[in-house]
Amino acid sequence: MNILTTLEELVLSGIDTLYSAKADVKTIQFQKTRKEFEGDFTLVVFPFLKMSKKNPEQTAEELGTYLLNNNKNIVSFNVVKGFLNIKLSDSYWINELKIISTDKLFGLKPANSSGKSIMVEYSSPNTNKPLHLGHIRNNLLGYAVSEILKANGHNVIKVNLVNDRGIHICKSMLAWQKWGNGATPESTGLKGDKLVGDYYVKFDQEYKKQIKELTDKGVDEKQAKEDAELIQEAREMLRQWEAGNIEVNQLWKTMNGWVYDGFDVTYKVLGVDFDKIYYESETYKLGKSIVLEGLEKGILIQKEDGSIWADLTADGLDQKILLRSDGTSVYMTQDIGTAHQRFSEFKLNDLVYVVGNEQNYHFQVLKLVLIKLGYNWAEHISHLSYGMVELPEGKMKSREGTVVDADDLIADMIDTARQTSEELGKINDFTGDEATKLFKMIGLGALKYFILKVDPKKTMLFNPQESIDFNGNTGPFVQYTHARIRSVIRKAEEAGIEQYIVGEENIKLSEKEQNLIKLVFEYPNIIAEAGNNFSPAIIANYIYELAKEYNQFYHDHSILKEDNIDIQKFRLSISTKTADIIKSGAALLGMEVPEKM
RNA sequence: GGUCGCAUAGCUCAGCUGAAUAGAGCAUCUGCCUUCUAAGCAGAGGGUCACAGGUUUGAGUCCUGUUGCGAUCACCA
Repeated sequence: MNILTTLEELVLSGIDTLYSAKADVKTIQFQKTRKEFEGDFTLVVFPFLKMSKKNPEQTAEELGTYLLNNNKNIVSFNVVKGFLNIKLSDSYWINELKIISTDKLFGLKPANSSGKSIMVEYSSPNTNKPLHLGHIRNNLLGYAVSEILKANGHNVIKVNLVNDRGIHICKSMLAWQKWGNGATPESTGLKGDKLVGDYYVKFDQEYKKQIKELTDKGVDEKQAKEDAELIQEAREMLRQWEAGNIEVNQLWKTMNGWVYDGFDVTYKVLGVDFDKIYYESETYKLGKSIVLEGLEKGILIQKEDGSIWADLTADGLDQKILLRSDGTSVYMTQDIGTAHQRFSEFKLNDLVYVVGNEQNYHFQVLKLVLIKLGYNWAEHISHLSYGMVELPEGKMKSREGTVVDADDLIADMIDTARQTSEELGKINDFTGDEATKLFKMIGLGALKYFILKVDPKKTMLFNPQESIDFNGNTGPFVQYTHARIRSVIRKAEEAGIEQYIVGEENIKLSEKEQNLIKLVFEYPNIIAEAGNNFSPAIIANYIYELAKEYNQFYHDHSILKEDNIDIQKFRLSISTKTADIIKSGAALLGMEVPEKM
């Protein structure tokens, strides 16, 4: 049984014995003992004063004595004001370490052990332009959250809903037709998504010119935006697409194909993947029948022009259109349909949408409408709403050319990793392939950690001028610590030193050793907490703390040169475990860690 | 205007269900490589936790209000 559970039960029985009172488990608060005091766990005794009818110190003293007498793992306690600090024996911790020492999956729940299936939708790009830094945050979050949910024993289905249809892609298509001269990724050497994105920009430039021509003639701006020939043509193209025009469809397929080839490259470098890819062109008509059914049941309302709405004013929201007067769908309609389809097709317990916080309202409405329509599963929809990535001058604007391109950023990171590694002379004995692999690992590690260490829901700032750090609270720091440990372990193996185990229960642990071993045992809780909160940041901050703690231990103690063989084996063992956890935690963030760096 | 979110060191960020003197990193300054990887370790300075009330034995954390910033409220997605 978990030591904290044991202690909790002991506190309950202690209160019963000492004060003839029944305490609620929820009032028992064990927390980590602060560094400045001696102890492993601290019980806050204030909640029990009413039962003991004594002052905090006395109550803590009595409870401490009770605990000490009733659990052999407790070696001592001390009382500071209303805080009871409890210290467990070194041998307890060492024994615990032994138990997990050969368990490579320590902290992770067995695959599918929870019996729950959770679908995570993420990425969901538009196909008219390349991915940028904002998409990177989405992709890294979606992937990491999926991995964390798996580590919590859930069956996870990662899906991507590609927005492959609509006016935006028609703009690129039209511009390509007009000004492309048959350009292809092959003929230009451009990545497919970049090529298509260039024509999207071209469209916007030409469109603006037309608007200006009109406004110069005295047309007001709003009207000019409507009247401009290009936008008319783009809309006509969308109509033809919907009508199934063969030529338009052919072009659409071709250009989307280029984009997918480009995306695949970016996804592969980022290391994200999907179990299923949905395309809006195949799902955009879903949901219509559900809406009509809702109308029949009187849950939804129809206006005079025939449009169908959900009236959410009673819930403090507005009215929301679900079917236009011409009977066509809006985005919300599709989401209603796809959610329904997914829950029935995959027997989902939960459905998580990784989508930016600009769509908070959308998901609030989606859930509410589904609940009103009577779907019980709607309660199990959640929106992992993440904050925007901003630049020092504010939001990224594609029109102002301030977007940070995903591929460029990744390439920069890898290049910085190369430069830094060369300067530090770290790769002198690496083969070319090994070095290339390492640069990629470090560059991406820096980027991923930088993004994921921030609480998802918060807006984060990225300053392109100050490239992402490689020192301090960073991915490379964590990677370095892993490499450092592995290096010691390799040397131990070469020297034929046994890692495990027997006999070292009686050694005395130093403060650094105690701190490290305690931190190691927090890993399972960290995974659970990260899963409950959909927060990779919790994992990131933990593995940083662990790496930092290890480096202190490493600095103060020698391992291979330690004379006492029991101490040496213990240190080797705790080192191995630390490396395992760093590797495991990093993997949950989609980060790889090197054996050498 | 309505709704929602955010505000912690010069900068970037931690701070889980309230609890001890609010923590890291970067930047600045100072030490530590003939010793298992110095992408490391140690130390110094740096805070009215936006502001004002309230609840509580106890508030950065909960409630109310104010200010500032952001998002959103389309027959857009």
